[in-house]
Amino acid sequence: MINSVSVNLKINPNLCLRDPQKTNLGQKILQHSILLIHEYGLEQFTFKKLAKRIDSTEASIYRYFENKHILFIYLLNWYWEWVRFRIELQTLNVKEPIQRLKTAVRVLVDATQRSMDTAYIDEDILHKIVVSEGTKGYHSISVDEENREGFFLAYKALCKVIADLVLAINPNFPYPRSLASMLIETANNNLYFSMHLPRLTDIEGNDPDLNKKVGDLLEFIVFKLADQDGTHVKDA
Amino acid sequence: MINSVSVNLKINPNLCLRDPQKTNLGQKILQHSILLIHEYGLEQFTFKKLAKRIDSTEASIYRYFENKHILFIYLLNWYWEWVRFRIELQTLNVKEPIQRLKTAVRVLVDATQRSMDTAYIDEDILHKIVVSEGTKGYHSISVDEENREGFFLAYKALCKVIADLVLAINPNFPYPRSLASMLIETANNNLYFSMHLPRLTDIEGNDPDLNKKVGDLLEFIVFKLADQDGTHVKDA
DNA sequence: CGGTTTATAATAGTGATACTATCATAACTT
DNA sequence: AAGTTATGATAGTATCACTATTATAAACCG
Repeated sequence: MINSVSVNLKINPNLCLRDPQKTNLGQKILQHSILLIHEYGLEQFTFKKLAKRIDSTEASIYRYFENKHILFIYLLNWYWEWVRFRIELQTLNVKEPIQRLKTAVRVLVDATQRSMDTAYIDEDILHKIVVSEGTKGYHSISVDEENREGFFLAYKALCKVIADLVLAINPNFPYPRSLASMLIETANNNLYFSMHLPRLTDIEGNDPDLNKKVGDLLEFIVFKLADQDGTHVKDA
Repeated sequence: MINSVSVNLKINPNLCLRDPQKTNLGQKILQHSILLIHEYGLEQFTFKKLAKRIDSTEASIYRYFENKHILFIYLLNWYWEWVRFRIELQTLNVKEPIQRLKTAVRVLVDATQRSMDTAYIDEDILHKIVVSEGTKGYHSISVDEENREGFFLAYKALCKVIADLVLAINPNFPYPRSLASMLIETANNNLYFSMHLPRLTDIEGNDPDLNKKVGDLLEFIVFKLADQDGTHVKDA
């Protein structure tokens, strides 16, 4: 069994002025920006606070990232690439399309399975900030421009992987991409709602199996929608 | 046929320091905050710009709303109440549960049907800012506190209305609230994605029938998931 | 090894933002 | 007519988002 693989995720180089994965300061920026965004929320998180936390200066951080919005999109890309990597890793030896899709859906809600060797990224906390604030990355007045620069390629690639898994079990499914993005967003929303706005979901926030329950929900959705004849329900 | 009804929507009074619907300045704040958020985006929108636009002062606006985040939540509440009002109005004389749910789902994507007499609210633009930035209202570090103050009651009420319509066609459906919130979010996301991140949806952004197409998607989702025997597909 | 890029730190500064406070005046109330 | 309340005018503060400059330390190169 593979526990951990040392692979650096490729992030769109336009997202940073200098590659943060390659230097000590850069890694500290990534590591502590995740922790501080989790701690303060994206709005209250500032480069000044980050500089103070890592014993550096605002000016030094600005040499890596244009501003906090771009840094945040960088983190989102890291997350999307990481999810896609894990889906591909875990479906590698699975032949059965239904089982492949099930595996993918489980990866969407579970950030606990360590599969990478990046000591400076806490995937669990990163997952939490994606759940709580992820949508802010692509809901901005500058989406179109940022999209042109390829800032959301990783999201689209992840979406395509899931859409293709759906098409593998039902080539005639009319909405593969909408279903894929809906699964991703629904995973995050139900995790978030269960913790903060419980009347917007049927998942219980204090359930120790929270992630599994949201996974069950996603499985229910994807197979009820995409399955041609409903045989999936019977198999384990 | 009812074209327009004069009803003031009830918004949680904790959201404002002074009721903006009751005064001329308040109405101008509501009217032009919608236009300016649409124009600049929520991040770039400031009370200073708003004050300048309506020929008033920052201090005066602060007498109505604590800050722009609360003002934004006020607008979201207005939107949610307005959608719920329209669902209830339009399903009033519809008996058939399947038809009732279809009607509700159509309301979620269509802001063009004028049904209220509030000259100072441009529902169409309000709908656009909800689609582009709505999630920011409830994704913040202070959700829990704001939730305790009832800032999201209107969203929950809307969610309940839809969940109940789902239960009316299938009392055994296991995820009524998750489905309801998913429909609302999926409506907004697919409208947004089709315009800005087209690879995340199957809906074409330049389609003149964009809203109808997203409505079709929602109908497909809700009936495939909730319907017990699949009879819905045959009827018009 | 010495010299030269290159990265970081230290510091300062600018304009905008998000407020808060005070006072004057206009408008509505009784 | 007097008193209450809403608004306008103005000023001020702390923080934010960024830019610029110079000094120093580290890495890299012939």
